[in-house]
Amino acid sequence: MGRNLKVKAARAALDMTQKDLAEAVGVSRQTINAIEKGDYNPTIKLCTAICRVLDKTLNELFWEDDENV
Amino acid sequence: MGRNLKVKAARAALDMTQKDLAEAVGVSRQTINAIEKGDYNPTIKLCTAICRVLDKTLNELFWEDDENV
DNA sequence: ATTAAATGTCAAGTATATTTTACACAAAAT
DNA sequence: ATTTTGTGTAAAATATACTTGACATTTAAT
Repeated sequence: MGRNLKVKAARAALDMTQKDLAEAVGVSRQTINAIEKGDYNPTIKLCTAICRVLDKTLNELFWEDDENV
Repeated sequence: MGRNLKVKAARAALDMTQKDLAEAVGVSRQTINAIEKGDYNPTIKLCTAICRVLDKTLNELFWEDDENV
């Protein structure tokens, strides 16, 4: 898994810090950092919460057309 | 969380059993059953794997426009 | 040059996703 | 009638998402 630049970009577009996003979705700042860093696997509930805050959809932030295969 | 009828329908459209889908994505049948039953919260990796097998996207199977708010 | 804010990372703990084994029930097949 | 296949569900164990607290580094501000 590579870094999730889409989340980072969407967050930046709203001028939110990792801490801001973390508080908005109710997780720790480290969790947001880990998601953007990309080396892990959040739950769909958290992904959906992030999407709602950042005004994006799951496909926009968490779908990759070319994952492998 | 309500039941996920979208996964159930997409699976039925391909004439796959819960067991078939479970094996295709590499989890237990109970996990698929629990997802369709809806009372829980899979990881995005598993959701993505299910989407790939069922030839759907995250938005199609796991996004709900009207969750709450 | 210093301070503060934002980010990256780590280790130990807690919460929960997922497995395994097992059993009950419904529907379809024989 | 009875066997088989698909589904719903539960309890105990394991894997892993997520937290907490802490520290280092970067970036922007003063």
